[in-house]
Amino acid sequence: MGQHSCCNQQKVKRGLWSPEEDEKLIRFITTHGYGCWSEVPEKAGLQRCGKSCRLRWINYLRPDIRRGKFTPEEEKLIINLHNVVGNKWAHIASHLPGRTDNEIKNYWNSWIKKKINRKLSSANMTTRQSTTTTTSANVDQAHLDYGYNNPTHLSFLSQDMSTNNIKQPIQEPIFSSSSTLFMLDTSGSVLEGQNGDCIAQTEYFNDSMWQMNKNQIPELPSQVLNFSTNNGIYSGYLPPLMENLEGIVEGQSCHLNNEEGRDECLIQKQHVFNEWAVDQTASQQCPNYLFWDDEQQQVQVVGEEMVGASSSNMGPMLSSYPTAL
DNA sequence: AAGCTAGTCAACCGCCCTCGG
DNA sequence: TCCGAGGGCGGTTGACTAGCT
Repeated sequence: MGQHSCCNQQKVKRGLWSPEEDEKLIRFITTHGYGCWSEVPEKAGLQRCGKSCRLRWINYLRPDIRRGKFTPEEEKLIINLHNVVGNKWAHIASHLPGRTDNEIKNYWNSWIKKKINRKLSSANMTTRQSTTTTTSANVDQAHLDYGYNNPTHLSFLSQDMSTNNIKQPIQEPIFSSSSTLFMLDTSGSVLEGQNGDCIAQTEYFNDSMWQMNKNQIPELPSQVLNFSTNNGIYSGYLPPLMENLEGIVEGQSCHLNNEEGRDECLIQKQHVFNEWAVDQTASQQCPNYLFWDDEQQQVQVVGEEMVGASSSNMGPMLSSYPTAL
């Protein structure tokens, strides 16, 4: 096993930190700060490498650290964010004040194991009758399912969490349109699919835009559209007619207007984080999707003309968005 | 009480990126 | 442009612990 360049100059201590070491590090950081981590061990009188000091400080000693069990809200948020960004623990941690990427990663890995084991158990139960043994396919299926075994049932977002590889959808998308794919963070009530599953939360629907889905959505009461899901994320296909829409982002909302300037669609960004997330790779299969152009400060549709512009403070587009089309 | 197992979590490893010389 | 140092971060390991037999 190799060592870090910063850790091979002299003998460095490894393993658990003693209270004395913690005290030394705390005393040094609080009085001097940590301009250069590689200098911290020597100046603080520690026989550790700079990286080890940094890790100890960030993951354990810094004063704003928040310890203890994750609250249901935090758990929900982690699941939501993981659905969007995958194993970007630092990114996820940045949305949970006081939590570290390491803590979240550990939590998630425990959570995954539980979920996969549960799924495997049920998969084995069903395959036992068909004489199928526990195979990697079962594991894959468990992987596919576990992250989305939540009320939203957005199963067309299924993915292999360990690799972020795009997987084939395990059921048809709820909307048959092949037009714009988008994803954003919102929250709200419930949209039910044909089988009664909670697919997404919907508060407002534009009648014309969602006409084709009326058989799936019994009531389309209003003029604006507000997607959301129980887990705070909606992802799906926008209905057609996008080419004549313009978007205006106002704070937490994106208004998509038709040619007459009438609201066709209101997409609300209600909480959790500031990104719109769209899979860039999806453009090959779905050449017409919505994304936030950070440089242009505009809502863009790839493969079509620009849909809208805004001066909002929406965050950067995510280039990695785990989904399947 | 002892041994085993699964879960948790702190810490390390190694890769990658950025930046400055 | 190249190279090395430093730092960030995801993956992995292994010590510890609680619960079960």
